[in-house]
Amino acid sequence: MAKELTSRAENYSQWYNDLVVKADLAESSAVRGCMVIKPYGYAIWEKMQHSLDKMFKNTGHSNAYFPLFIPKSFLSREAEHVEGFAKECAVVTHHRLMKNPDGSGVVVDPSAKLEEELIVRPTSETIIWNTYKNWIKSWRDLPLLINQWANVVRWEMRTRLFLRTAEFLWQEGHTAHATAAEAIAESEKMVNVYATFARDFMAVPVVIGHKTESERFAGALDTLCIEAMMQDGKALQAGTSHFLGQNFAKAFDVQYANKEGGLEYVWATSWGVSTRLMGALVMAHSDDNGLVLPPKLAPIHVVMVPIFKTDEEHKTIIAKMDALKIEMENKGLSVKIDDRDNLRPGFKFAEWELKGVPCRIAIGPRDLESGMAEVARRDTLTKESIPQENLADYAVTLMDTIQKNIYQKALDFRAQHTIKVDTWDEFKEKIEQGYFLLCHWDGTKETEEKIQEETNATIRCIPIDTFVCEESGTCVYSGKPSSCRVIFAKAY
RNA sequence: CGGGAUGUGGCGCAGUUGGCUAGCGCACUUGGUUUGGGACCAAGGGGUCCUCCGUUCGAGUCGGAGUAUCCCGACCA
Repeated sequence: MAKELTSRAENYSQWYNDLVVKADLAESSAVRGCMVIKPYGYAIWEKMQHSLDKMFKNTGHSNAYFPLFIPKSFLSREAEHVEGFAKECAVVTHHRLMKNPDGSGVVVDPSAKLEEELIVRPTSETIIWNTYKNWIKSWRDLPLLINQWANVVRWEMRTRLFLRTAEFLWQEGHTAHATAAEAIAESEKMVNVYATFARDFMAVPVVIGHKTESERFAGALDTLCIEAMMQDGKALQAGTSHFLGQNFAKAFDVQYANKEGGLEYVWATSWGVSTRLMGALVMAHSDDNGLVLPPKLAPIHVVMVPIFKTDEEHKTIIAKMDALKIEMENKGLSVKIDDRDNLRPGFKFAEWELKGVPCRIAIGPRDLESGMAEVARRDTLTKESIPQENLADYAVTLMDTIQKNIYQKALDFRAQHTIKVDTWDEFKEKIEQGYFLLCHWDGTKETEEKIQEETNATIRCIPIDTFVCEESGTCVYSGKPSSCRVIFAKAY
């Protein structure tokens, strides 16, 4: 089954879609561009949510919830913002259906037309800032640090499971601050939270950087992002953190009384990551046998497969596994015993590999004799014989080893696929092979557009810490002077 | 929204120049034998062939329109 993944897939995109479906993460729904997240996939998302949520709380944020519907007039208050989202909004125009007069099904009741149309939120800045207006009066109310877990709708032209669906799940943080410096610090803090999460939980190395003006969030003064490299060398924007200046405060008239008694507009940030992270997880680590999950996000850490011929053997092995399971669970592992009696061991091995379970333990008659167990690692596909009494401790350490190993693998891969390029010919050649290209850029929109037209590559970001980029040189396209390298890549 | 491909049991597919009761593999059900890397035998169940219109004695097959999905662009978290 797993082997079909690559043989039938003509390219990486199809391989990805196949993998998502076969590994039981998600599937297309009856609604165009939407997806059904299946229980196994959702379990991974929940793990992401819990880890992120903890990080948000640790940085002083609280959760709240705001409405799904946004009055059309709200969206138009901030000019750039509405322009950025206008083309992809779902609009509610009526609130009632009625029986079709001709007797066939139902139709929209024309008398139930809404006075003002409602927009299904593509992001919540407007409705949140309309609320903040009432929450913020004094400098004592600041900073206001709120996060919301929600679904949003963006009517995209083209969709792909997890990467770009019409409806997706995400979190969006919206904060208000007394000064620009505080807001900028907040947006930097949160992009670092995302980078830490990607590194420590997803085992995906990311580049932190600034977006160029043309890639900036609609309504932001600055957009920080994390960019991850997938196994085909393409980039995936995995999270963003925006410094919104006073744009929304002015549009929604959010002012506070400062210590001196004067009125000032507040400074804003917003930041978010979405179920797209699931896509990043799949594309960063998976191989032809299926998913490879980092232990920190795996719903199941250890799966145990019994091998037996007789009822008696079965009973003994399951008893042994039950005891092991309890021992491992006490050490914080999530353990599953696959006791299905209609499937052979080989089938189960393949199936759990497809689902990316980090560690598999098989115990059979041979092991009963010897007191050992066969332990297989998902990341390296290697097997080892381990004494049963050491299994629990071994599994605990193994989780750590695997987590580190797949991160290192991804990091090495990125290092091998990131190069400095200084000539246009080399740029055109390497960009087709799937690389992050560190290049000089003259800083103009025109050059950025021309390069995209000719090669389909975009500036993913102006990197901050990851690479040493501050050096003088000349633009790879125009030859004009430049003081810093940026990352060019093809992106999802 | 442009370009391309594809719609046939749950999944993956075949179906010839239009022809007779629409097939195959997987999955499913029952019984048996199996079980250390995707088992085997036997017997079963399951189809408005995407929709509508047309051509024809006869349409899964030909024509038209619609629709959905996927891929490639443009757009995007």
